[in-house]
Order: sequence, then structure tokens, then C-alpha cells
Amino acid sequence: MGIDNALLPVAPVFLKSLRDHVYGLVRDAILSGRLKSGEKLNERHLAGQLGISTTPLKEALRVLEAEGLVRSEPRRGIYVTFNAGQAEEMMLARAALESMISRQAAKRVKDEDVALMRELIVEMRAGLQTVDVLQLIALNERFHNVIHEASGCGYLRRLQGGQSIYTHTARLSVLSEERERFLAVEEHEAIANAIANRDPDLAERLMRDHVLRSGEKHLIRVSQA
Amino acid sequence: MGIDNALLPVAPVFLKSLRDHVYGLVRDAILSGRLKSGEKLNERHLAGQLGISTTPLKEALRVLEAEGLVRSEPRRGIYVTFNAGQAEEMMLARAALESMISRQAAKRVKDEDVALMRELIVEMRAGLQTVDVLQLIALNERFHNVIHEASGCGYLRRLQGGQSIYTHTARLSVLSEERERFLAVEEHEAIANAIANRDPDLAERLMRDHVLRSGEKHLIRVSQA
DNA sequence: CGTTTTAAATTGATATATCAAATTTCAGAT
DNA sequence: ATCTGAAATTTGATATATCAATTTAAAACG
Repeated sequence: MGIDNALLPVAPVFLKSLRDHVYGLVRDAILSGRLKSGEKLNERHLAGQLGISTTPLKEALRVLEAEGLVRSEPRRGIYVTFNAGQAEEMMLARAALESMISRQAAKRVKDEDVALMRELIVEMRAGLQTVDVLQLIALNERFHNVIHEASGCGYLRRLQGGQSIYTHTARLSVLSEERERFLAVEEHEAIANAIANRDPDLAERLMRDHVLRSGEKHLIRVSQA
Repeated sequence: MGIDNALLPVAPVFLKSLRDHVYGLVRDAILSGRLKSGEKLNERHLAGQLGISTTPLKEALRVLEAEGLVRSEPRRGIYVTFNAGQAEEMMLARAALESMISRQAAKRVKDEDVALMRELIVEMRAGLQTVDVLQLIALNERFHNVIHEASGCGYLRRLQGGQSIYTHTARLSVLSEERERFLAVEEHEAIANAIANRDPDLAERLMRDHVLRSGEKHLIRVSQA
């Protein structure tokens, strides 16, 4: 038991940079719980298990450390640090950053962005009937992307992207509830209106509440699984 | 045993790894403008210049990349990406995160934390007269630390810490203005009251406005220098 | 000349080797 | 049996070597 079966070797073919690939593998293993909090990561062992050298692994671990998913004690070892509490804090961080992005978007949004948001809202409403959850997930992502673009805040967007901990299956699970689908569309529409009306305070508050509410729902789902 | 406290722990400087040291050096160079945005960083060259091998440098660069201060184009090179716009966005991020921390603090704060905050406010008021700017800077930091502790949000605190771009001289410069010192104390007191009254919404808003306002002042100072 | 091809040099990506701190093991003393 | 401390082992930190993609320079061709 333990980390022996937690990660499978990486297929040496068709991969971007080893470092990035390994980063994704280890990150997933931590977020999905296959690597548990407190567990020690042995560099040689882990590298051997993945079939790579320690160099790209060390770089990947540095990134994970910068993200706060592992903690490195100099000349002692590297330990996983991720639990329910941190998952909740990452959700709070996302709420904070996403709402600040919405605030900026409400200040800088262009009419064409507003039109695009409105189109997406209409599509979401239509999607509510057909119950195509995959489509709805894609629409949600596009909606948030429009706001990100409108805000012109590349750095905030990046930082916010790092706070994502939900897998595709978690999103599927949450949006399979009819009430959640309905709420999401309602909240999105309210946010779109606030941004369209160039109301930064309202846009910020609505986005924060939206991320907090749907985030809590996600956390409950994940903790049950 | 008696000798337990006979010796103090080794100063962290000596425990610090080369990697962390180099990280700090390069980060400072970027934030202070000695390494300009767009500049390409040659790994071999930079490592040689620092008198180290590429391994710890590569790890430091990965962390800087995760922080968004450099951008790595696979198999092409590493480029500095920091400018006035990003400095402003980092300030926005700090406002967003610090205000979320205050929100949580207002929910969880204990009476002893409130007492500590009130003491610090009193000291700040006294410091206003003596005009000991160094003391005031220390008090400000302690005040924010009390809120961080009260919030119980270790992850958010870490993330927020990464958004700091102001040097000691910049802080000195800003707080050398009497009006700024006065404003800071007023705002801190208002924030303390909101947290003491367990008013998350108000604490969040006041902290956001405080960071935004003082942050803009910092940015102006830095851009002038 | 200008354009395309091709060869050389550069350099990030990866692998391997070495060093030294930290932990573990175990014999010897009390 | 328990504690001590030295030797062996483990392992993160660092250095060096190799590989391969990109860029640059040069040569060949029109």
C-alpha cells in the first residue's frame, strides 16, 4: 500500500515536456487523494516509478510547492499537504480572485463582450431543457472566459486558474442536479447584467457568492466520494 | 533538560538551500527592474554568473514561472514577464485575498485576538505622534498578522504573501507622508471594529478598499522611482 | 541580390554522478 | 534493558554530462 500503486509509469511517447506532464500526474494524484496528506515523496523512488530521472521531477515538485500542495523541508524530504481544509481555502481563493476579475470586467467591458455573454445565457437556458450536461459545462467555461477576457487581467486569470481542484467527473456530478443547473444559470444571468450595467460592486459580490455557493456544493460532493 | 534552551536554532540563512537563495536573488532583480520585462534568461549563462550549476537555478526558475514572473517557452527560452500592469494586478490579487482572509477572520475571531488588535491600534495612534516610521511598519505587519492568525486560513495567507512586490524602501517612502500614516491608522481601526463586531461583509469591504487605496499609492511611488 | 538548403552552434530538456545532511542501525557501556 | 555514539545507509541538494529542438550562419541555387 502507499505510493507504490499511486502512480503508473509515464508513456514515453507523444508528451509535451516531461516536467509539465509529471507535474500534472502528481497534482492529480494529490487532488484525487491517491497521494494522501502527510505522505512523504521520495524523489529517486518516484522518478524511478515514473520511468524518468529526478531532474524534471524536482522541477515539477518545486511548482507544486509554490502552489502549496507539497511542503519541502530542506535536506529532510517532501511531504504532501492537502486536505479538506485546504480544498475549502482554495475555493475561497477562487471566489476572491474571480470576483475581483468580475469587478475589473465591469469597469472595462465592451459592448461586444456584453452581447457575447447574453448569447451564452440564451444558450444556457436552452440547454436547461435538453439536459445536455457536457454542453452546459462547456457553456459555463465559455461564460467565465468572456468575463476573464473582458477584464484584461491576465495575471489574475492565471492565479485563479491555479485554484481549480475539481475534476471533470465532479462537475458532471454537480450539474446533474436540476436545481443546481437552474441556480447556475440564474446566477450567471445576474452577473452578466451587473457587468453589462457597469456595476463593479454588484458584479464582484454576485460572482463571489456564486463561486462560494457552487464551490461548497462541489466540496460536499467530493468529500462524499 | 536544562540545556534545551541553551542554544538557539541555527539561523535560517544557513539552512536555506541554494535554490531558495537564488530564487530570492532573481525575484528581487525582476521586481526591482534590474531584469527587465521581455529579457531572455540564459540558464547556463545565469548559472555561471551566479557561480552555481543549472540544477538549483532551473528549480528557482520553475517557482518564478509558477508565480507568473517569468514565462517559459518549451525548448526556446525563459523570458521575464513583469511590468506596471502586472504589478497592479498583483496588488488587486492581494486586495482580493486579504479581504477574503478578513471575511473569514470576522467569522472566527476570538476575544483575545480582538484585544490584541485593539492594543496594536493604540500603539499605532501613539506612533503617529513620535513619527517612528520603522515602528509603524512593524506595527502594521503585526496587525495584519493577527488577522491572518484569527482567520485560520494558512493557504490563503501563503497565497497572499506571494503577491507582495513592495520593498522596504517603498514602504518607508509611503509612510513618510503624514496623511498616509493617519489614513492607515483610521482604516486599520475601522477594519478592527468590523472584525470585532463579527461583520464579515464589512470587514471584507473595508480591507479591500484599504489594500486598494494604499496599494495605488505604492504603485505611484514605485513608478516614479 | 534574394531565396532556399543545409550545416554548425546554441541552449533548454533530460539523464547520470557526486556530495553532504539526516536518519537508521547496532555494538558497547552503564 | 536502556542509553550513547559511531558507522552504514538513505536521500535531498548540487554538479556535470548528454540529448535534441531551435536558432543562426553559411553555402548553394535560382
